[in-house]
Amino acid sequence: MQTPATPPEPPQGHPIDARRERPRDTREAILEAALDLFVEGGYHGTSVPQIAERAGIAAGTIYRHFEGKEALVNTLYREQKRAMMAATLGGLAATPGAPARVLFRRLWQELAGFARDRPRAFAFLELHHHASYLDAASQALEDQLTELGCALIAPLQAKEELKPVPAKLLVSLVLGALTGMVRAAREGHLTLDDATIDAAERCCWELVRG
Amino acid sequence: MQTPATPPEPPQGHPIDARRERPRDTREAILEAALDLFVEGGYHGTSVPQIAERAGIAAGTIYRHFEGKEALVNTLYREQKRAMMAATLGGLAATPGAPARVLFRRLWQELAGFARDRPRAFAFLELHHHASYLDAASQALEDQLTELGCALIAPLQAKEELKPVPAKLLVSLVLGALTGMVRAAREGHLTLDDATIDAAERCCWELVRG
Amino acid sequence: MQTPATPPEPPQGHPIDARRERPRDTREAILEAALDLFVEGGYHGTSVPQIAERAGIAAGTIYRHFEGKEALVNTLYREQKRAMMAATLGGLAATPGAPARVLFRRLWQELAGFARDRPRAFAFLELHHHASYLDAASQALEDQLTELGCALIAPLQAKEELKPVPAKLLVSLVLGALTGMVRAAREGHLTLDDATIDAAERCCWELVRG
Amino acid sequence: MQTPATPPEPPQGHPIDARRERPRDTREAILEAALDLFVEGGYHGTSVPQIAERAGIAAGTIYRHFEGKEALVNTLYREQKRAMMAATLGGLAATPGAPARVLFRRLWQELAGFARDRPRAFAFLELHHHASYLDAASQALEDQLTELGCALIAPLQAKEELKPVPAKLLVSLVLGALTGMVRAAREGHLTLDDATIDAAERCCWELVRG
DNA sequence: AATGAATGAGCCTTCATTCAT
DNA sequence: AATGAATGAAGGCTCATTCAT
Repeated sequence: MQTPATPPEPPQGHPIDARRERPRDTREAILEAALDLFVEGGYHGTSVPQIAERAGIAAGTIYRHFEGKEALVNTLYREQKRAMMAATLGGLAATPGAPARVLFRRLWQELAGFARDRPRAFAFLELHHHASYLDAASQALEDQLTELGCALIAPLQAKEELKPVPAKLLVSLVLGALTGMVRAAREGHLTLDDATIDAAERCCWELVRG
Repeated sequence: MQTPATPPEPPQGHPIDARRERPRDTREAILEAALDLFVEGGYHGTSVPQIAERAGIAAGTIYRHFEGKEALVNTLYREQKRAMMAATLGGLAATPGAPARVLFRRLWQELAGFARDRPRAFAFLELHHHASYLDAASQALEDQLTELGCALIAPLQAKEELKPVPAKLLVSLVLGALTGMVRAAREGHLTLDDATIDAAERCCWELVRG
Repeated sequence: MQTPATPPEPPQGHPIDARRERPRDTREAILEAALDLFVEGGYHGTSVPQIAERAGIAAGTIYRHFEGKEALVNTLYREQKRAMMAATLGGLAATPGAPARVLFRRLWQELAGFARDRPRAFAFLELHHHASYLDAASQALEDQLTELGCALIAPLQAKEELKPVPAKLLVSLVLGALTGMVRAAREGHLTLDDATIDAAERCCWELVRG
Repeated sequence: MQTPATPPEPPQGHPIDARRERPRDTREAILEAALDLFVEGGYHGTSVPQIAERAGIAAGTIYRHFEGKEALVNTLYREQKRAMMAATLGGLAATPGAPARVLFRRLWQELAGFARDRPRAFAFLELHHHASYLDAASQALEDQLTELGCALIAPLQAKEELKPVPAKLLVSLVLGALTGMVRAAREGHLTLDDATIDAAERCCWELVRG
């Protein structure tokens, strides 16, 4: 029933053509290693040499691909954030003008699917939310998901399909609930399977329904 | 309508007797400064000299009060976690055997009140959840809130006052929603006033009601 | 056969009269603790707080009795050096104009006795020989033993009772041999009993005899 | 008459091929500087930045070549100890089954020659004997010289070529005498020339001869 | 492009010393 | 005299970054 629109990590897809294979791989390996380590130890708790070691390259090499550590997190942040937004929007685009119930379900499924399939990406985005080392470009993406939610909600509230509370509050509650579920799964208290995701979705629908 | 059982930070309560005022104040100043800075920059992003400067003391002084930086975060974590638990339990103790609706409201109000009155404490606990530098004693406190929630839920589910989904899922969703609201307030998207807390509470009651 | 002119450590002898007991005891306790610790860890490897702790007093108290750490080592050095010189000279004074064989034996017994009875003092003096933190007054005492030896030797060489090699060489060899024996005992390779001291004395007599 | 089997310090021997010259030189420069400074100020009295400055490198660089300060002393200790043992054994290997007189002379000459040619190495080994920061591997080498001496002595005592006193005592006395001579030379009381070494050797032969 | 030795600023911590009590 | 909290200068070590190869 799930639509695993988001492929499991790492989606790097071995290039069939070996053209410029090394550079691409190196860059990817760095981002991959950084994702792991930033999730485990945070930005300040992860050193560039550590990233290099995990990526299987020399420390200096990182500076051929990124201007520095800060540029690296920002690149990672933007890539992952865009991936999450793409997954979400992909789900929505398929159903313009659908009723709230359907829209909500779709959104929930997409986001939960993303969290299940790319848990490190989800954790990374959550952990680095509003961090001081994110630059302007990254910050511009920060609340995009909330804003998307708000934009979707307004017309549905007008139609009384959703509760008449401030849109931002509704979105915060729902995204917060989703995050709570994912975190519980990450810590081993839940399994993020279809049954759980579905049950959670039904609960949260009650939260928002008009 | 709110019961601000939790006093605004810092609740240090000037000692009536000025005897040995310095040591207590110094320790408190360190914890205070550390709370601020750990919330702003995280554990690894905050240096001991920074904490000392903010506390208005010399760097070496911190080591007269704490064994090291790690002992400092752990002390802070435990103190704040206990304060939050105390606030929560205090609210519950007043109403043994109350119906789910009342219990839920109480719990929500207490937690939201704590988050509103001591935003840094709430943010600190959220940020340092399951961090690698927390020791065994701190980790023992980590999921106490979730466990408390689960313990409360089971009997109420049996009475069909709450939805028949796994207790841990229900708790994760609700605590997640609360956290989402608080975070949105922290980022300026909402104001954490009584009206907002109340509206959110009514929404989330729908989430859990049977 | 041994003349234990030097009492075993610590010779502090609980004073029967309690007159000014504390100050004297405190000073003595500091010197005692410092002797232990300097032998174990060296000057730079021993901290003032460590000394205070071992002496059972507060760190600040040390500065009421000594100007600083350096003054403390120097005081200790001079006291112990004088004690060793006193023991040595005491032995010699009893026999003016004795034959070389007797003189040598006396000297050896006294020094070995001192090393056996006050091993920490001997080790301390050996370890801190010509150290950079010893001041002029201490350095003035440094080679006093060697000089004493040289002064004794010259007339005996003239009488052909001792080997006609440079006095300083002879003294260095003998004192070095003694030190070698004591060190071996300290490390558990020997026992510094009368038999060993005696046997060593006879060997070293051959070294010096004319 | 002396066999300067041990080359004067530093024996690093400019590499004929300049390939990768830097790393080797850096490591050597660190060891060289550390040898100097440890002899002058002891282990705890010498700081890593001091070593770096004397070696003409940045402080951080030391950690690319050694795990830490302790690893550095241990490496130094082992290298120098092995060098001394090699010099000693080299002298002995040339004369299997020689009479005691010859063996003794050879041993003495080799050790005195080492002390004369590499005074800092000799002083370093003497100063760091049985220090608490030496690890198990270093400690295993500590008493090797004494043990070698004991092994040589036993058969010669059986043939009554040496005095019938405990082997360890005899060795301690002789090595101690040698050390005494070297120390006197270091302090300017003697010159460590062939005449002095020879005279001392003849004296000490009397000490050991049967 | 990649390497990895080198750098030097900065981090956590300890220490000798001072001083109000 | 004694205390012990406070200080701030180092100390050992790590890290982001550079650059010659």
